[in-house]
Amino acid sequence: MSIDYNQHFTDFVSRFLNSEFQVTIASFEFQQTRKEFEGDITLLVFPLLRYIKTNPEKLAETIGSYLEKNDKAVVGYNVVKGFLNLSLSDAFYLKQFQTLFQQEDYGHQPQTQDSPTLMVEFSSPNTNKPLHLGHIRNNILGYSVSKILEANGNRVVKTQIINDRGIHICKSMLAWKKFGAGETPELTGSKGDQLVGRYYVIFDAEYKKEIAELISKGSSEDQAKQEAPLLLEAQELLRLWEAGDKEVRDLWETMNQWVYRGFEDTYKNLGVSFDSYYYESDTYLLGKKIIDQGLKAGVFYKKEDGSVWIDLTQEGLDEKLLLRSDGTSVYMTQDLGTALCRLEDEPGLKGMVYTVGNEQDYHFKVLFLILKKLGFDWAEALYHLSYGMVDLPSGKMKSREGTVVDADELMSDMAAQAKTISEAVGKLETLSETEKEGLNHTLALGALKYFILKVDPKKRILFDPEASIDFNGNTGPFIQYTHARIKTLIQKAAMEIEDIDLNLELASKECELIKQLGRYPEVVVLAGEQYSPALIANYLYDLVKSYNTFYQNITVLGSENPKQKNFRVALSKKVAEVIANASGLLGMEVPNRM
RNA sequence: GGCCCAGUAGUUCAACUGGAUAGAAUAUCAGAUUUCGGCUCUGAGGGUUGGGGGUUCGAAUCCUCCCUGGGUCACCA
Repeated sequence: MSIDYNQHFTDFVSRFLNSEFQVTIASFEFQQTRKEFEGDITLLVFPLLRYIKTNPEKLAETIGSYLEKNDKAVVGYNVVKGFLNLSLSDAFYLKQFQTLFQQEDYGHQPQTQDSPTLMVEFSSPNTNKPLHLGHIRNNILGYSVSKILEANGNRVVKTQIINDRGIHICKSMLAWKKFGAGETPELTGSKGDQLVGRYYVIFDAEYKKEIAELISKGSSEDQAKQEAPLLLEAQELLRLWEAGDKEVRDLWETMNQWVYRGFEDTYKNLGVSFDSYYYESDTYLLGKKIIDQGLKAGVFYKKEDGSVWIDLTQEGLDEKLLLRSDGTSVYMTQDLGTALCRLEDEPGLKGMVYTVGNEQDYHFKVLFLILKKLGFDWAEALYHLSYGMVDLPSGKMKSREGTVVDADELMSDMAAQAKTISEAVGKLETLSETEKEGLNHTLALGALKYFILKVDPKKRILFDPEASIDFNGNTGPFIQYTHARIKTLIQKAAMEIEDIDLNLELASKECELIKQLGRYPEVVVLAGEQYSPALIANYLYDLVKSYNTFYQNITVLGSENPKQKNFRVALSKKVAEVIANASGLLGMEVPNRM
């Protein structure tokens, strides 16, 4: 439970308006009173004027005086234009804090028998190249949203669909066969995904050479691109793969396994995990059943050449192909099939979140629309978690030209930077080498994750690896640092948490503190000392807000230097808990010391 | 060209989805403080919210027309 002033006052005000004006209004707009005004929370009166014909000040006055007289929680009020500012009693806040303090695992709704199952798809890589910065954004977003959904009492299945088939992997395979001299991850000591990725680059380089040669012999550019022997060979490999040729399938299987092992290392490093995997080699033929279904229902139609389409022009979209004239399926068909397949695998499935870049906005619009038209009720609960590209100052990332920021490389660079910084601070002499290394990794990832999560997913990020990531200000390490500080503070206070008696009589100063709960209705962080840890409250609060769709029920409170020692420890303890909690939802670890 | 997304202090981002004088961090500047964890604290300057018009008690937010950047319009995935 958060500080639920909303519920309390909604009941009160709604009952009053009902008896006074005979109107039924179920929800009101409350917000924290701005600092420059007297009061704790503010009721917006303007929206009520639609139901009650009067002037706003008069109505505010009426409600205010009623509340002051009849609600013990309200000790005073004032009216500014259509804003009714209410001052709340110390007792109200104290009671709220006591509930809050006693609650373990604050901000989490427990899972129950009836918890809906949701699937969150993220990462979804190709198997011909290692993960890059774009995947990092994808993974961090997807994982965090999974955690948040879980915290809201859902059962969440984290999944991905791996694009393990197609011309791209055939190119890597071909290059490995032709130019590889039998290299394996074991022999070279490199990660499998990196190794396979290198061959993809080699293919491209050799392919370009062939194109240049053909052009010099008089071919047109288009012609050269289509007729280069390497490409023809790769296409032949794909045909053999589809025909189930044993040798090709074996090589494909082997190289994909290399890649998967490499990916797992990267995921582990990033701190993400999955509950299930879907492979395109299994699903690319799915979706044909749905075609029949759609044809029968009259949602799809067949053209003379045998291709199947859906007409979405009524909805302002285009006509969309679903089945080629040769009867093979396209991307959309696969996605339809995969969606149904997942429904079979998770019978209680109530919805899905697809974490996919915004270049596919249109695709998902169409996909969801088709599923709705086919009459699936769960299609209402599909969500495309769309995110913008991650750009470099030098321009776009292009994997074939090697202008990508490799995920593994980035993480180790960041850890190296964390090392430089923490060594400069020089507070870690007592830690062992492995502890230090772990800490640097935690800091590096905290910086990276927070840096990416703090910007609106829709917006594109300009990532400057030169300037890299700041460890000061509104950053992950700053939050981690605050957590560590509070932890040592509690230690120094040398008081057993169990001894804290919250029924103590609080001085007015302490009550004043708890009042700040009203400022941050959904997140409570408290911290003592003369620094300004209330900032952290704001940071987390704002961040969590931006993921509002998925998030409820975390609360932060800021404070300054309370006098009563055990109260301070209680506050501090709760702060640390909440920071750890909220950070966890962002997939960010918080160390106990640093 | 049609459709979609973005444009907010020098910079990186907010703004509770239509609410009060658009806020934080960082950078800059001024003062104070200085073994107790980023040195800390206090303060200042910094904005025509890309531009114009509209809607209403009230607009960064909604509608409209422009401008800029990006994406997307494949029998690719």
